Amino acid sequence: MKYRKIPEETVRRLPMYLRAFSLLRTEDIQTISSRQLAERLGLNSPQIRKDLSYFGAFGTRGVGYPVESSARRIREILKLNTPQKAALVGAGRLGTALVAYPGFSLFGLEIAAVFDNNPKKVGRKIGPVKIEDARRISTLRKRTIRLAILAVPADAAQSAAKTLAGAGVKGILNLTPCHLQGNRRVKVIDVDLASQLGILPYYM
Amino acid sequence: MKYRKIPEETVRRLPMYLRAFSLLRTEDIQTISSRQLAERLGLNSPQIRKDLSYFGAFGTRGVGYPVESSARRIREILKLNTPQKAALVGAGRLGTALVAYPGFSLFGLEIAAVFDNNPKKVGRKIGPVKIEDARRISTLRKRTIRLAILAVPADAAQSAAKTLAGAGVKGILNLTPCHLQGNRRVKVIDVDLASQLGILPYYM
DNA sequence: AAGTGTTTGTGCTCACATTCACAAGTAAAA
DNA sequence: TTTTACTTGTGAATGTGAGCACAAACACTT
Repeated sequence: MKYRKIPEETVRRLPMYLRAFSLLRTEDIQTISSRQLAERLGLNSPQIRKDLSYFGAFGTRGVGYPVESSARRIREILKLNTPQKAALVGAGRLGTALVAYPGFSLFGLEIAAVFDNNPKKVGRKIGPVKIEDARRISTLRKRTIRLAILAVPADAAQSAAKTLAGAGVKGILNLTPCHLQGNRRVKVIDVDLASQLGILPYYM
Repeated sequence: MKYRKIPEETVRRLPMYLRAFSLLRTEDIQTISSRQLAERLGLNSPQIRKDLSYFGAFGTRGVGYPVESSARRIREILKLNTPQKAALVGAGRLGTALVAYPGFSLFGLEIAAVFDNNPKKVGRKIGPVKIEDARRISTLRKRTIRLAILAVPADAAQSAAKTLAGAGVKGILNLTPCHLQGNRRVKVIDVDLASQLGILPYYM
């Protein structure tokens, strides 16, 4: 396929594919067809083929996709082949839960720093990670941490985001229900759990 | 506007609009233009106008959208005008955090039941809610609880989803990284936090 | 009454995403 | 070697959503 801009939706699905391939490897399956994969993931098989083809040929015709090397290639595409460290800002209930969340490790993601501006929390440990004062966010640049999870109260979101951007953070997973203004250099992904739940009654 | 099917993306944005209008009311602002609203939310103003127009005329030309009545109408559209009860399945760290999450109340959403299959957890309380045995999920029908948040380990997700569907649940917020098969009558919204974080390095 | 400022509601166009349909390629059997 | 049965990769078609531009409508001034 000649070069085309990669659709954002395709990128959003890549972690799904990576997880599936990783899981298949633990099941000792060497090869899988787009049809079988589609069934597992609840997608259409042409979509999977098209998504993967944006990054060049993954599979072999007549056979399917090689599980191990496909996983490796997606990891490279997503820059997850080397472990990525992330900072958590906001050591509330949700944030605390995320530090212990086991799902990140599959992607080589690790929460390596936690910040909060409550002096009572600073110094405590969540699992192996010590809570630091929020003023120390600026040290992220030196520590080569370029990702952050924002889990602070709504009224602190905008200023925390600005601080993160100033500290060289390149990507923020925003769990607050606020639109973070500014920072064109920072990729923000918004996840608003309350809104998501709020959509459901519409479909009843 | 003559009748057209309402885009799914529009429905997904409605909770955002509802939150914005609710917030504006606390700021004693009676009226807001699509342009101002767009700026707050980080959207384009025609998009807001089009979204709202799918449900009939909301605003007045030359003036803008009336904050209070718009909030009320969106609440009706989303069926959030009467309080909605939701069940949480899985009283792990993430689930526990959600019970106390203050963001739901703005939408009239309340976690009114918590289930877990760990006998050590059953009977304990999370805030005001007592953890029940997962076998009691079937009582949800009688209790008129039609929404659920699924926050169980991946290997328990599929069977829990089936149980929920059997208990008359109509909507599931799926926090597990699994595709839930079957149940065409149940609307499922998937939120995979690890995947979302995993996308970010791609954009660095 | 007429004019000026705004702002909504919407047809239209364009961009993006999904799905189809099939040629090209592979493997294994005949 | 030929045939058969699969499966990928992809141009083209279809479907869906976003954004523009402007008429219609309102408020306020002159």
